[in-house]
This record gives sequence, structure tokens and C-alpha cells, in this order.
Amino acid sequence: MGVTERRAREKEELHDRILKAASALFAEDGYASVSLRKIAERIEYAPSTIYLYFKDKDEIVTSICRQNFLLLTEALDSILVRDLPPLEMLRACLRSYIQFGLDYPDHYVVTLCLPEPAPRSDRDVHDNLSVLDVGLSAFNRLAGGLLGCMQAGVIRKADVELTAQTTWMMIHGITSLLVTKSSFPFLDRNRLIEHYLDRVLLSLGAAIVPQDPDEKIL
Amino acid sequence: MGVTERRAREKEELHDRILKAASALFAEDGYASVSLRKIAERIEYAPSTIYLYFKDKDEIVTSICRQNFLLLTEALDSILVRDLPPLEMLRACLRSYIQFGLDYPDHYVVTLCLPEPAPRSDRDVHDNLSVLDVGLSAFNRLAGGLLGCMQAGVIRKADVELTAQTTWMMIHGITSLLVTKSSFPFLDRNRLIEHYLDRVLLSLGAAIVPQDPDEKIL
DNA sequence: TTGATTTTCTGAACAGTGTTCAGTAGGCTG
DNA sequence: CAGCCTACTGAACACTGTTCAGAAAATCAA
Repeated sequence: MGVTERRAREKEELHDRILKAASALFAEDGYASVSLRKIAERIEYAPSTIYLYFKDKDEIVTSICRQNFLLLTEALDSILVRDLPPLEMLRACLRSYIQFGLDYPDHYVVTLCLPEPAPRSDRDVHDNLSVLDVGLSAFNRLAGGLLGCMQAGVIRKADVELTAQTTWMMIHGITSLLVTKSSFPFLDRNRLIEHYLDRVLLSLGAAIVPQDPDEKIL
Repeated sequence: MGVTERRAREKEELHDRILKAASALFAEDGYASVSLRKIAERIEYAPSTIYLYFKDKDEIVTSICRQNFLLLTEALDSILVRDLPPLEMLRACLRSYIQFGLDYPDHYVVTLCLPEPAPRSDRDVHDNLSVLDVGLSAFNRLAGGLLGCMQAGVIRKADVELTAQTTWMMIHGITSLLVTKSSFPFLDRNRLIEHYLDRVLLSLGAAIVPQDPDEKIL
């Protein structure tokens, strides 16, 4: 037979084309100008066809952002394998997180700045969580870094979950503001970020904040 | 004459009624369900009439949020007059900021979480800044508190502007996430906040973080 | 090859949104 | 009373996400 297999493959193909088209629009003109009609036009199908592959627009956007966040986990992984001293590694991870937000402002905003849509079903609740889950899976790597620092004795020992959540909140603070309020007269970006990282590490009880004047965010 | 005065007064009255109606809708059903047609219906005018009083929807929303942020400055002022020890005062201010976000989530999100609209004119740039200005005028009080702490020698001496901006970013981090991602499995809110405040103060170089088990955010 | 069935897709419509503008009603002035 | 000027409106425009009856196409059975 193989006909059902081919159909399944074709179905998946269109599924991906929709995602790709949406992703392109996303990257080209920003989130605001991603509409179902524009997506439909790109893939040369009627707008209503999209609903045979996604339950609504949010599912498309969510899917794109989830995929995008894998880039962050990859970036973090590439740091983790570098086998740096614990504190420097942690600092590099935090910087990488900020860099990710600056590199993909729209994706960052959609997943972590916009309020989650009011859930109408139990599925919606689950969906909301699963999006954050990707962000958190990225942050779990940071939590690992935190634990490593604690075990190495370079930061204060404390509840890892509590420390991870608050560290995430801190790093989200600077990332979100730099991304969403770019017209605000912030001080020199690099100076701001490095000072911020100093403070985050200091708040973790790091006695000596590592210096690394080479690593810079563009 | 007095006729022109009356007219001016009437014009201002309708201006306020629009703002009040929008503000009510804002508070009742959240930002998402504030539409010009709903506002128009409330004040019993045609939607197009609103454009004689505001240049667009954004001006209405912005106006409401700006007004709302005065509540934050008031709250901060009421702390400043209490004449607490510098560090306790600072901590109380920071907590008050978070509380404000929790009390008025929609206002907070609109002014500080959503990306600023792409400016099409020079006026827009100015408008974007003026909104942040209110938030900053609130934060200037915090900056004053920071300076007070520095002069009192309870936190490390540093560039006040740099310290103020990074402190704001930190406090925005927890506020925005608590507000926008309420379905995330955060740890106990009070514990999280107090731990966060501990860390923020610690990052300022505060040797001893003040304890105040009484003050709690509900 | 034909006919029936199932799957895939579409056009049109619905109910909204912000915004613009020609044209109208009403009060004020000369 | 005529003319003017301001305040206001209704209808339209160009969008948005979403639904659904029905058409088209592909598959299967006889």
C-alpha cells in the first residue's frame, strides 16, 4: 500500500510549510504582522485550510517560539561543554540568555513578556505551561550551573529551586526591558549588562566576581 | 461671554468621560476587551466622536496608564515620609513596586511589558518616552532611596544612574513574570518576593539584609 | 471504467477590530 | 432670520481570527 504513509507525509509537509511561512513572516516583519491570510497567501492555500493543521493562530506562534527556544538551549549547551570554572560558566550562561533575547526579540517577547491567554479549556492551561516549559528546560541548564557553583563553594548554598527561579526573574528583568523598551535612554548596553551580571552573581553570594573583558555582547 | 469657557469645560468633560469609561472597561474585563466601540457605547456617543478627543486608541490607553502610575508614586511617597532606616526604606519601596504590579496587572503590562509601538512620527517617539517617564518618575524616588543608602554607608557606593537602572530592571523582572506568567509553578509568592528582595539588596552590597516579617504582600 | 466514499480544500460569511471622512444637526453670531 | 462654525454621526474601508456548508480531488470497491 504505502498510500496512507504518503498521505501522512504530505500532511506533515504542509504542516511544516505553514510553520515555515509563518516563521519567515515572523522574522521579516515582526510578530504584529503575522496574519493567517498572509501565511495562506505564501503557501498558496486558502486561509481556512490552515485550520485543518492547527487549532488556532496561537498554536502556530507557540510552535514557532518553542522551536526557536531550542537555539537557546543549544547555546547554553555549547557553554557547558567548555568546562569553564563554575562561576565563569554561570556568568557566560546568563550572558547568553540575554543575548538570545536581543537576537530574537519577537520570539522572546511572545513567549515570556506577553500575558498568557485566558485559558478556556484544560488543554489551554496545559499549552501555556508547555511553552514556559521550553524556556524552563533552557533554564534548567542554568539551574545545573547554579548547583555546580554551590557544590564548588563559590556561591552561597541555598534552595536550588528558589535560587533558580529568582535568578531567572533577574535575568528576565534586563532582557525584557532591553528588548521591549529600546527607546528608553539606557546607559551603554555592555556596561549595563556586565554591571548587571556582577550584581546577579553578587546576590548569589559570589565573593569574587569573575572578570572577562573579552566576552562582549554586540 | 463665558460661552467659550463653558464649551471648553464641556469638551474637557467628555474627554474625561471617555477616559473614565475606558478605565472602567480596563478594570472590569482587562486590556484585551477595551475597544473603541465599547467605550463609545458606554458614553453614548458614536465611535468616531472619540477621535475628536484623542488621536488614537493608544493615546487613551497611555493616558490611563500614566494616571494609574501616579498611585505608585503616591505609595512610594507614603513610604518615604515614614522616616525608616535607609535600607528598610529601600526594601519597602521595592516591595511596594512589586505590589503595584500585582494590584494593577493590566496597567503594568501595558506600560512596561508590551513592546512599544513602532514610531511613525517624531511625536510617537516622544510619546513612548513620556510613558516610561512616569514609570521612571516613580523610580526616581527609588533612586533617591538608593542615594540615601549610599550616603548612609549601608550599601556600596556606585554610579547612581547605573545602580538605579539595574535595580529597576531587577525589580521589573519579578514583577513582570508574576503578572504575566501566573500559571507558572512559582514557589510561594511571599517567600519568593522576600528572597528576591534579599538578593537585590545583597547585590547592592548591603552587608546585613533587614528582616521585617510583618510586611507581607497578600 | 464506473460509481461510491472519504479526505482535502475552498469561498463566503460572521463578528469583531482601529480608523477615516463626507455630510448633517444644532447652537452662536452678525 | 441667514450664515457660520463646531460637534457629532453613519457608513464605509481595510483589516483581523474563525467557522462551516459545499465543492473538488483522490482513493477504494465493483
